[in-house]
Amino acid sequence: MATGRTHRPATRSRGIPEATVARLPLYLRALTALSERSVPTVSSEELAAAAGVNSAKLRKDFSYLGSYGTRGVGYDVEYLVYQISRELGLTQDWPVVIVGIGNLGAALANYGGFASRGFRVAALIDADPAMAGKPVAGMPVQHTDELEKIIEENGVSIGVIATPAGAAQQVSERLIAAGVTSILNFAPTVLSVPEGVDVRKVDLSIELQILAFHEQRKAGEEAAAAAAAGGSAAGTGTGAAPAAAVVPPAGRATAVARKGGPDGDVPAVMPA
Amino acid sequence: MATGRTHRPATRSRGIPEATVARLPLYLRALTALSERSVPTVSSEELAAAAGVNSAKLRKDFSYLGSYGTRGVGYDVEYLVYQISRELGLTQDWPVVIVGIGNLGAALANYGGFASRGFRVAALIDADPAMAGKPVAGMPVQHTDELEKIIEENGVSIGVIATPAGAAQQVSERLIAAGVTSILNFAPTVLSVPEGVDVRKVDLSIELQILAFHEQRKAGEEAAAAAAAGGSAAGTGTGAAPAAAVVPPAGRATAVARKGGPDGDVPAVMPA
DNA sequence: GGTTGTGAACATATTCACAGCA
DNA sequence: TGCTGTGAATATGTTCACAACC
Repeated sequence: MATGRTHRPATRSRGIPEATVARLPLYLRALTALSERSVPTVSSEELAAAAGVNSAKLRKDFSYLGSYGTRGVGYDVEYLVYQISRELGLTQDWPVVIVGIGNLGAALANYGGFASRGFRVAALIDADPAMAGKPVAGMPVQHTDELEKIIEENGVSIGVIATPAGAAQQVSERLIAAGVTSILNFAPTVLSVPEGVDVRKVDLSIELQILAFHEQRKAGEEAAAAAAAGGSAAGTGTGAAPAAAVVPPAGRATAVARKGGPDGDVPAVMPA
Repeated sequence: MATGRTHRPATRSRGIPEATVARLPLYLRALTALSERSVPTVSSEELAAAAGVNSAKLRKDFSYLGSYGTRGVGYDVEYLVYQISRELGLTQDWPVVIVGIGNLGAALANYGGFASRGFRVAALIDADPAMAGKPVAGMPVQHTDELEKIIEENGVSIGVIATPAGAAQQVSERLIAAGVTSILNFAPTVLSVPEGVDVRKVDLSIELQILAFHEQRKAGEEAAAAAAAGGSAAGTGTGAAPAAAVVPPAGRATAVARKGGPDGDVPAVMPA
């Protein structure tokens, strides 16, 4: 999960745990699907399966919102949809701006999941004058010069940054100065923001690196298992990364010396 | 944090905590930047600031890898880069395939951060025959029919799914059947996969919903603060969501009844 | 003096297991 | 009987604070 929050450390207001908040959208999606199929009620077991969590966790999560279920029966789908939407603030209309209209920004602009959840794309903004006026997702791209005006006129409090890494900090400062207090950052940089501003980070490269870590483990475990099965059962208990010796068990990922050269880690997405 | 792991519950092999693994890429990025500026050593305090975490956490994280620092001095940048890369498995070459070449898939294909970290895009795959052969990021898109062949020939173990939600489960099954054991899923669906397969999920809409939750809190807190300052200081301790009464303090996010209509939550990204 | 590495204290999150209610 | 709601137990994660060392 490409995730990371800045600020908002100890002061959790009405005491809904952060981990629970992060799962509410998941439940909401599963419930919306049930609602479309006109399913009237659902048990914690069924809903948990649909959301990909276990049922005890789901019940605990819901218990923080209140007692919205019926013992022996389950939860009323429509009612829960409403309660979770309200808790998440999705009964309001949230105008957002997307800054940086490269491939990624365009993908975000076209993403249907935004509009359906109370988020309205108020403007697409890019620094490239050649982009200005071009329609993306049925909406003209506007130039960065207009940023402050757009934010103030639309009362935007949520900004999405999809610019290259080099531009992100400056963009965030302009967004914040104009009134934005929540930022979703796709640029691979740590943004430094004042107290009171929330930043969430989505980092594609980090997610892959975490997968690679587990892949490597799997390869090692396979090798260990093969070794334990094939040879004497010695040393199974050490838990240390098994030597890369033995035959490559499933042979994936060829070892290669890491080229230590420059890198920069900037997404080649687009100028913004 | 767009994050979510499936499988791999209790069995954490050599005992590097999951939370630590998730931060290693962050440290690595900060270290790479230092390395490019030819900075020889760095203290936990400095590195922590660059990575956006606190220094105690960073030291604890590093302590799981081993004792790579020097008391009174700090950490050798190059050495740490190597150690973390190795731990994450980035000294290997990981071929990946991207399935679903819409805006998002194209953005991923163009993303420079992949190549620079040992990830190599082995193929771009799309279900639309009209896409076949078209170059994206300097590489021809291949048709889904080729999926199994591509994966086997290249020894691909990591797949990226950037298709619409409806196609994702089926794509994941084909990937897994062909030998993929780690999936990065951008489609807004819960994938069900067999034991032993890792799935990480990046969900744009979920991240925004989490931000909206905190935004709503902020508005409430401002209202409460205003009320406490203006009127009598009654009821500050309740912590309950303050009534939406009083004047809108910073006035953002107009209240609007949620239209309960169908939704589907499918990204309009592209057919794949 | 300065900084790491880490046990101990604390905080958060998950899971268990069952009482309580429809 | 069946399922929720929740205390208690456990597991994981973070922070403190300081001894060990350069």
